[in-house]
Amino acid sequence: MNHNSSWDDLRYVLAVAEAGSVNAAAKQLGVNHATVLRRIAGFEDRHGVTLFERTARGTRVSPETRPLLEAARAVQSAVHGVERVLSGHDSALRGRVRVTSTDTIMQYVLPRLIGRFRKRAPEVFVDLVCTNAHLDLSRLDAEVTVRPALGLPKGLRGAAPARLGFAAYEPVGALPPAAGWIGLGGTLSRSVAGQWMADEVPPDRIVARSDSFVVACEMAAAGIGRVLLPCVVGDADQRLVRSPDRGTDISVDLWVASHADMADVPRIRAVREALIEGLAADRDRLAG
Amino acid sequence: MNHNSSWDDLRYVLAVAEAGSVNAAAKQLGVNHATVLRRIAGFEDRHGVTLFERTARGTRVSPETRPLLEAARAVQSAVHGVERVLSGHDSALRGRVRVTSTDTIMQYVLPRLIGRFRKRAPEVFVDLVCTNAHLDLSRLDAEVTVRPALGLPKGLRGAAPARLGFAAYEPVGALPPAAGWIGLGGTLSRSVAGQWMADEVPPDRIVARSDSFVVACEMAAAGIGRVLLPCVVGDADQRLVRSPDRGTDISVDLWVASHADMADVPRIRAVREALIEGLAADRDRLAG
DNA sequence: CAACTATATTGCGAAATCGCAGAGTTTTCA
DNA sequence: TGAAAACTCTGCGATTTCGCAATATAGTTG
Repeated sequence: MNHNSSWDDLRYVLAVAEAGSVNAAAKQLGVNHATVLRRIAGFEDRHGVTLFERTARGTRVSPETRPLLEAARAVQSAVHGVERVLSGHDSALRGRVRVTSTDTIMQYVLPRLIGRFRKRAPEVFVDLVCTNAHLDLSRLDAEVTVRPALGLPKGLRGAAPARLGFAAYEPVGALPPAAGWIGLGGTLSRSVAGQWMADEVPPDRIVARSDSFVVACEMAAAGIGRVLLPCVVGDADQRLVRSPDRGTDISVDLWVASHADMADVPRIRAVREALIEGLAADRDRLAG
Repeated sequence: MNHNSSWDDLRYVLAVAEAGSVNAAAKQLGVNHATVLRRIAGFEDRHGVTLFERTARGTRVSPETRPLLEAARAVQSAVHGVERVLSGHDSALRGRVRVTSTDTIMQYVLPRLIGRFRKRAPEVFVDLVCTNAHLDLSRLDAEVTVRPALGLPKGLRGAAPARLGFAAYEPVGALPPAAGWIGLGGTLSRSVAGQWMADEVPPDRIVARSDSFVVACEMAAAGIGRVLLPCVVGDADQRLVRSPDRGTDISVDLWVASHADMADVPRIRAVREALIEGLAADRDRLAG
């Protein structure tokens, strides 16, 4: 099973590959060369592979071993990271992490989560990048993205710890019976909420439009009309109530993701996990 | 020293941290709980740290241990990469790597190096992105960058395996004694070569201008005038010879770098190292 | 308060590992 | 061509480590 996985064997494999011979590797590792030989043989036996071509003038890596060596070097580099942490020169949770999200989430959800995270990792500088522009997750100009989406594109790693729920809202008090709707423009028109608007609300009922839920909320509060909002936005505004006759059950998965290549950089992983954990805790409020 | 560094100890540390107790970790690891206890104690002794707060209701990680755990998780993830390679499901040298460079280097230097690399790692798709726009290395829209620069900004990892040399060139045969120079425009005017032009060539001697060495080379070959070119460009063009009276010794370090966060992703590392190795082999040709 | 669960610690026999020395083989150099 | 220098491999004794079991302590829960 997994129990025979000995991380230490990788050290020996790497040493032999870099030193070019078992003897040199043994000297470099400070152990007897017989030990190196046995551990290499054990590793090869356990995994059923042949790593090296043993010649009398040294040990050469066979070509198909190269990917394994590269993966092992990644382990070595990560171990160096651990050693830096142990030596105190580096903290592994220090540096800048850019988080990108929509204006709505960034204004109503993230600040509290980031604040909570920074108490645990005060040396991580979180840089919020607000971009409503692209709805797809794949183009990243940040290390972590928080976005509503239908799925997780490959090449990214993350989770959808909550769903973002929507509801129709209108100003408190009497709204004229013939009051119209505030439409969703820009990239919001291609979102799930925009799709619902296109399906349910005739175009001639739309009396205004905004490409931002935050602005649309203000417009509704000013009495312009009804509006479809994320529940976190609408519920937080005392001037709005849910439209009684409009029971909607729209919701979208809210994804937290980062590049697969950088997903396990400690500080990036820490931010991502903290956001996932925080969103899961806010699950009910987000779903509405 | 480094000899007692046992990568396996990290497995035990991680298991205890995740399982929440020594017993659970021992069960998960398939070993006796005394072994876990001894290895944790040994790790703490060797490194002079206290990882866990031992309470009677479990083992809690002390707050200052969190960075170490995150670094250890990065090791775990890298080991998973090794296991994927061993299982044959993944090759660790597969995927896309974007390489960005200037038009000159991309045309005269990189193709051969990339071709040689792809024979060793045929599953790595190298995507060349030609951008003369930014001379500084720090803004990356690619995984690997190859650029002349004065130094390596922090946050990047790489090396300068060669220097890019420049020389003055003129068309073969008679050039009118009063022939002018082809100037360097655009971003090239702020490069080292552009600086030399500004210092050595009076503005009134400049009869034409280009923001690309490749185009400037063609202009010189067409008889328009002298031009300062990278030696790899000028020497490759049979229609040009070095200007005899213009002995220049301009050169700039040629850096190959990638984001520190992604520097040890196997396929990215492989591309970077291959380029560094290839440029070092071409050192003389590049220096001129 | 008692039962349960958790950790810390230690002694001892078994098992795995290591270091040492020596054998066998190929390359290199004089 | 022959000796020296590498290297890979393999027994054997010594050392280390591990598993097991037992003991003591403390917090949690019914």
